[in-house]
Amino acid sequence: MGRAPCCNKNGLKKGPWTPEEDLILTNYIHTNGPGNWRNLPKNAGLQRCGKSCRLRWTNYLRPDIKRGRFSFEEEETIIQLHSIMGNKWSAIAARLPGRTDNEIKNYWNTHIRKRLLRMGIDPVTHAPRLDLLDMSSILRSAIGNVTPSFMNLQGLLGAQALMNPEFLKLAATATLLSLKNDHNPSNLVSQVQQINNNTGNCQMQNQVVPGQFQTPTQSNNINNGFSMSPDNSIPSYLGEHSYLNAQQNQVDLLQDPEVVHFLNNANQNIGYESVLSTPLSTPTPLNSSSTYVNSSSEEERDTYCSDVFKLEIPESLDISDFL
DNA sequence: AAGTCACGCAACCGCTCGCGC
DNA sequence: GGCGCGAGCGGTTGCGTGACT
Repeated sequence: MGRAPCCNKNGLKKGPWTPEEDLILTNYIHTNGPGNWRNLPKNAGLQRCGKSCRLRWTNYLRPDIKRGRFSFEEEETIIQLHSIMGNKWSAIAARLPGRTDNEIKNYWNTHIRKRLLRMGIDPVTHAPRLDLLDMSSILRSAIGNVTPSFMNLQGLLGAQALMNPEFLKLAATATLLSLKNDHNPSNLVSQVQQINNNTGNCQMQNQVVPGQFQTPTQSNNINNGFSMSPDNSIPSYLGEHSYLNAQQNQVDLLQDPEVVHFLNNANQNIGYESVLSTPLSTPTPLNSSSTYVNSSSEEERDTYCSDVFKLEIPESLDISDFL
């Protein structure tokens, strides 16, 4: 037996709500309170489905809804929470007072997602989209900062690795490690080796990260702008150079039991540490949020985000040097 | 000025979850 | 434990509007 429809569709109005309908619904809920959505339209005298009434109320008519442009703080919170929770819009909305899941979902799809893509970041995994990066530039960036010991890349990884798509990921990881390690080549080589060993066939992405989530004070994570996920594969483009004062957000997030639950139960390869690794000792972002937030054009956000995630990749490396 | 296109957002649809019986 | 129902959630659609030609 099929599931009964939520309402009898016959004769019920669909489409945009009129001001009159809004008024009827608002007045009814003010008098009787929300709930019992199935019977609400009949009791209120609306030719609408109860589901439609609930959506209209929760997404538009609720008095505590904050309308208007998302602030940078809100936007960063969305990105951070999305990196932890994924498309759990209602859970994200619960941490953004006055914003609805629908609004956040729309904003993500129409603004944030596109911006991340323009920045070369996969909006699903929050990792760099390596298919968009120039291979030679990646290698150049990784190697250009280190001593010749790292030049023996072929010996380190095997020539075939350079033809392996997974190696692209590894190369980018090396790039980011080089930044992270403050150009310390020995650290870089050992970490790349360790990654290679740990991941076996270089399956750096999509691996389950074992272990329990640690708070920043436990993890002693120190980074140089790009923070890394536990498998060192994912940078935080919202790290130290965050265009917001992210510290407060992160502290709040860490105190949120549901967020910690997500982190502790994370079985997806998302850079959850990236959310947490902004050094708490650096409360002042490079750009003052107090001045930047007020200039809230989309282009300015793009520009700043691009700077945050700039890899400074030279153009001129010839990959044949390594083959 | 008219037509076309792209974008943003409100609303819908279908599925899942949780609760009561 | 199984079933029915209400409510909630996430994905998708379609319309309105502004930008562009």
